[in-house]
Amino acid sequence: MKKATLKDIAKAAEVSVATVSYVLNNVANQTIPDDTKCRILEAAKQLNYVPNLAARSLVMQKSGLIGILINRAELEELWRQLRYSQLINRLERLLSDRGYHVVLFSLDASDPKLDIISERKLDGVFVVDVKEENFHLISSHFSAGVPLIVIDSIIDDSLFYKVNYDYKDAFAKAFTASQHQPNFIIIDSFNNAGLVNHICSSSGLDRSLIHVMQDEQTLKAFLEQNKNNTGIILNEFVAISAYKYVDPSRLTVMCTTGCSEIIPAAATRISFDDRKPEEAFHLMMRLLENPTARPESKYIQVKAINN
Amino acid sequence: MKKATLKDIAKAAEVSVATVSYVLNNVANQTIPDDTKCRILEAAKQLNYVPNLAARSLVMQKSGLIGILINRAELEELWRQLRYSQLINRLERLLSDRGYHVVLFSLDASDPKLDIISERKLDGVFVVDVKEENFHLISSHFSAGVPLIVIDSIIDDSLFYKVNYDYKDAFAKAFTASQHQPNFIIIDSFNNAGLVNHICSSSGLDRSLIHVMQDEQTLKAFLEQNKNNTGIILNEFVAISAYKYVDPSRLTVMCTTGCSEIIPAAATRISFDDRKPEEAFHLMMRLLENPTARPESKYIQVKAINN
DNA sequence: TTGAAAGCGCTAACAC
DNA sequence: GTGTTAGCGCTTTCAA
Repeated sequence: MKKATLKDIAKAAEVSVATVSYVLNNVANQTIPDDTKCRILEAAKQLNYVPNLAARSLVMQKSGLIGILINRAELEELWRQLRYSQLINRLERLLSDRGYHVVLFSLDASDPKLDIISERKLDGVFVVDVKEENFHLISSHFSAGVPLIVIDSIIDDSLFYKVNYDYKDAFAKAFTASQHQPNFIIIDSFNNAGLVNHICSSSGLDRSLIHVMQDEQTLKAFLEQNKNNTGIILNEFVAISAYKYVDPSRLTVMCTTGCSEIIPAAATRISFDDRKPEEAFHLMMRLLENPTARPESKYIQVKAINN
Repeated sequence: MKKATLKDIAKAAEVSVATVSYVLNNVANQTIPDDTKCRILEAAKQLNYVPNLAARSLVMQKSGLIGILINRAELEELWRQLRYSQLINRLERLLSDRGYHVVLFSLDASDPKLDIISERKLDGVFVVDVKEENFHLISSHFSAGVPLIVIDSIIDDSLFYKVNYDYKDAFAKAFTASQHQPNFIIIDSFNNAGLVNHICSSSGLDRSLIHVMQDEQTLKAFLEQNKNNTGIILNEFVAISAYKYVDPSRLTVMCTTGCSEIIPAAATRISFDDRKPEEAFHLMMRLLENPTARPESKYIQVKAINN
């Protein structure tokens, strides 16, 4: 049995396709008597009607599809995998509640298949933690007017809206939570170098007191240099690595991956509820519903909520 | 500037839309002289042509879209999050290399928005670890003929193709790798009860010697009951929890989440390379390319590769 | 209050 | 070899 179309319903309800379309879409300023309305709804149910979104997209010139562009890497750190999957999960939920469908695609710098943005007429795209040098790849595949929102990246390109933590605020909270004044910091190695710099400067500490996580060897060396100090460490998994070389009591962990349970009880911790997905989503909805009124700033700073 | 269409190219190259379509799609059995071919390709490049896949879908009656249906849960165990994200990553890569686009959507049993399958005319759908009672939700939204492949689930419904580990084989390997003959097993709590049963029976052990991970309390109790025994534990994260109550040397860990580095050095481990995504993908391609020749069995057992 | 019809961009059968 | 044309299923203007 073939899929029912508007035409089938029209025939069954003995009206025209136009009327069916009006009823099924609840078109305003079309007054349809309850009688016909019912007949149509009835027929639609009977025939198990499901709209064909490709056809709709074609005429509406918008797809109802939102893209999530993720980095593609063969081997990713655990924290990165977790962050991404949490982000994707939350965005997917928010978007689908609003009737959008989510297309997932990945950025492979060596073979960027970004045509999807224009081929599928994506209504908007979320991008996560992108290297500076890859931004032009994206922007070149971008049809003017499509909202592009970057999460976890700093980039000086006005095409992109940027959603990041308010790191100043987060550090202030972490410093307050710490027993002793922290005198070093260990942070995640984001792909986006601008973000790493931004985090560093937000901390207020000298760059020499900041370690960007690369591998266990260099982490170990850094910790040994700072044997007698206390510090702040961003992200649970980096903390786990650090605990091999340092006493938990000497570190305050900023839990940003939502799994503070994996770190030892002895460690001071401050858990953050990541509102970036929600903020990014709201921004997207604003841009989608009101394409003309662009927000003042291209940057959004999300306060990490201590919980 | 508006998006170029076939018509624009036709005008520019002074041919008809049909010819343009033939050239751009490399249609076989249409012999186009290199001359015109070049003119068309040239014009296409010039105008920055990108095909409109909605239009194509409409006429081809297939979307080029593959769905990945994931479970939606507010709070998910780490191992589950990681598994899903690894699976999604690998599927996405394989699919996009074949020119398919990936639509991500989630199953919320209380509000299943599965119309997407027929609305978007998905060419195929992957589903992961689904509760038995939710299968009918899915199958009812499924237009006959669309390949449905379930990973990590056992379900007695011939609509679905099933891809799972060959647990018998995996256990055999783990038993061999263990120092002492293991006399208990601790396994993940999959959503799909059928799978849990299948794993249990594949182990060859009595059900009383098998613990299905729920929470740390019951895990602890189980471990205390088996104080003097050695056992096998599925999945790194469950192992981490177990190590709070048991000596690492007494457990053999089957590393199925690809992060054996997080478990203590003292533990015996056997790492598995999960080929389920690849196998599921190949099955999907087979079904897509040859919709008539259905494989003999609805079940595929993937051997875990010890690495 | 309803319907006819144009057209979104593309493919493919068929005519020339 | 190349063009004409009929749709794919839907929205929406405009006329009745």
